[in-house]
Amino acid sequence: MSTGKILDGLNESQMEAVCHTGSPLLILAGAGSGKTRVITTKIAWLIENNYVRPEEILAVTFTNKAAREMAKRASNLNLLAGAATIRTFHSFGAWILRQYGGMLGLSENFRIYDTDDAVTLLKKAMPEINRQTAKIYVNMISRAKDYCYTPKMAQKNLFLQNKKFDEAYEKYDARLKQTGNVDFGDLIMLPVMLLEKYEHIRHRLQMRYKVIMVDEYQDSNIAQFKFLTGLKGEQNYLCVVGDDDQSIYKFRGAEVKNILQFEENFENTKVIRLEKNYRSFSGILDVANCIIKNNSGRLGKSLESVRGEGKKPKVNFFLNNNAEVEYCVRLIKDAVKKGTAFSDWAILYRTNAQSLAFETEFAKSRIPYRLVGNVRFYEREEIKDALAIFALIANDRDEVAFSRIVNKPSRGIGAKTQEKLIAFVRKAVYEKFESSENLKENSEYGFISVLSEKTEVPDISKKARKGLKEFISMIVELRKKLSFNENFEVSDNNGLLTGSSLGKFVSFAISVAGLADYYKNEDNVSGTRKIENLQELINTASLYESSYEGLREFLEHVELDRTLQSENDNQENNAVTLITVHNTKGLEFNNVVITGVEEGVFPLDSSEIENIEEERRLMYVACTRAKNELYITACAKRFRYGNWSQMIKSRFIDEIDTGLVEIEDFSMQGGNKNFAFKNKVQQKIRSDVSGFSKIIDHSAFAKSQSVTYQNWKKGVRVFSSDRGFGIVKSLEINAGEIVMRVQFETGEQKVYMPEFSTGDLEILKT
DNA sequence: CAATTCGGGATCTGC
DNA sequence: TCCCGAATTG
Repeated sequence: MSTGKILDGLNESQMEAVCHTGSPLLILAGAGSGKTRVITTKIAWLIENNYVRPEEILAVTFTNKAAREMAKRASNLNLLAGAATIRTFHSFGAWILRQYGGMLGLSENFRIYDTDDAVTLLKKAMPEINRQTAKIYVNMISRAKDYCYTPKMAQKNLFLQNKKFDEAYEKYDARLKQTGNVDFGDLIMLPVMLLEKYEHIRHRLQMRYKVIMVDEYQDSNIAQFKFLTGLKGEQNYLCVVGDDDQSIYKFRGAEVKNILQFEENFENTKVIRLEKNYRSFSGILDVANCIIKNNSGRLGKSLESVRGEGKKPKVNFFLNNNAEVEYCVRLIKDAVKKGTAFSDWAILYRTNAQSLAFETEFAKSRIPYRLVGNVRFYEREEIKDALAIFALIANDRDEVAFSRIVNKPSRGIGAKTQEKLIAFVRKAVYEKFESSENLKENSEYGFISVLSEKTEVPDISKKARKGLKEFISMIVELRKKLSFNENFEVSDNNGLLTGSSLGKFVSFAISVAGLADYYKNEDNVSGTRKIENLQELINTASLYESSYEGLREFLEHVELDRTLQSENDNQENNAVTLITVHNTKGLEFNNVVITGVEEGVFPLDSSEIENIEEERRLMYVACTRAKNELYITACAKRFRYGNWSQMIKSRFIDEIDTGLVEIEDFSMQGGNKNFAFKNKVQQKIRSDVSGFSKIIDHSAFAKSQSVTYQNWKKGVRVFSSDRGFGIVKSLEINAGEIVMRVQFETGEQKVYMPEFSTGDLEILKT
């Protein structure tokens, strides 16, 4: 393969970006400007020109999908690219911790706790708080880790007013350490600490990765920035690619300032802009630009389509969300009749909850669909139960896994007994942990080993003792079987659960642990389909080698990449894509329908200017996914929370210049007139608050306080000509502004800023 | 300790 | 509406 060939067809700035070396490089790449092509070509080009060896290249992305895609495309350009490290930030962090984590007391088989596990752990560390509070704290903890704040530092920085939080963070982290596991935040923060603390680790990694490339840089957080500065030595070449208009992960700590200030952070930065859009017809880009220009603080760029005008995007209004779904069915069926493929179509929505209506209706209408990033799968009870068995097999100190599975199915070990056992084991581990020189040695020392060795187990009932004994020997047995890689014949699961390789072991374990029978029964009684889901898990496990190493890989896969593997295998299938807008990052489709473009859905949260701007960027991302046709839909009524809510079209629709889109209003039927223009209140609020930009106020992290403002306070009854009767649910100071939430009889909840406007709200006499 | 009932809150977005 | 946690009962 000649150099000329891989560079063929690149435009001038793309070429410049590919062939640049030396000083740090910032590529500002607009949507659809061929950024993945630039990165992959750059990888191939660097290899071909012997700038570095393939294994000296590190490319980090934000999603597994992007990493897979990048690896595939780079290898297509140059086979040697297969030796480059192309991973997500988190999986790269995990890789480092697998090697050096022992120095921080991690088990070498550490597991990555998800939010749910973290909440469970925090609740155990602080029994006095309820689950909801624990969730809030866990969220704050992960935010703190996004900034690399340890418990001690957090007290001095972000969260200083909240003593209870400081306590929570400290207790949580201590307890997490004792399990030998990590959470998502640790995957970045702990490597940063290793790099800062240990010269030899830093040196080794800097020598290894001569070239560091980062995709979607606009969504990096402070911890990731520190990670990069730790990896980048004097001699390393750093190249980041991003688009400030596509920053959509503020809620998990992304800092746009990373990209805005890149030039200041890295001396002699070269900036290259990619402003030619190869993806979309200009009619689509015009709509996107119209919306995004309402944001402030942009680096600014002019995206130019090379594809001509194309068909005018369409905006459709419907009576309700059923009509919206039906419209999509019709639209796609008609198009397919005319010769487009199902796979040309993507249905986008703001929240996962919206997918269900499409799933059912598509199934009914025989439209094949593919649900992308259905995170929920790995959050299902039966899946988490099964995984807990394997987590405990891999890491004996996994407290969360132990308590999850020890009494399921019931072994007579209830909450009280569990508490005693956990306290007992933790004490034993802690004592050994303290007295031992070698931390690593202790990673195998936990629940199963302590409870099988020690005889002075606390006073628990006979029944519990018996159940515990069975449980322990079951885990011990499973471990033995796995290490000898026995041929597992599942005796009594009626042949329902089958797999190969590690899948065999997984199905065996699920049966032996009693989960198969337990859930088979539940399926029969309640008509759930949990056995099916377990089978799906086994299918995924079947792709891994039947060994400890295979098990570890399997667990890491499900922890870091929550898309089902079997789903990926079907990617070539001719099916409509159902996907959240967040998940479309980096993807493109021929035809896109953005659904639910209504206030309260998209934008979902309009209580702060900052949130609106983030939502607007999200809308921009959504629009720019479309290559050929773009549809935007909104409904006058939407069924949610078990109620019909009255909706108002999104402000983003109003921001589109008339003339750029074709509007059809199907919401007029049934006397529901002018839904499209029914947003007086909204417009008023908007015009009143526009122009107020907000200073970032970190105290907003702390729980906002209840307040009153003039006659407005919690519990006041109101009437609005638009939405009828309502009640003020709360009044609080949110980042310096008074925010009032009103619940209307329509089921809709609205946010007002009473300092500026309360629309036509009337206060009713009691 | 397990099974049942009851009431209130929930769903953002995701590594 | 549905699901979960708390409370109540056996």
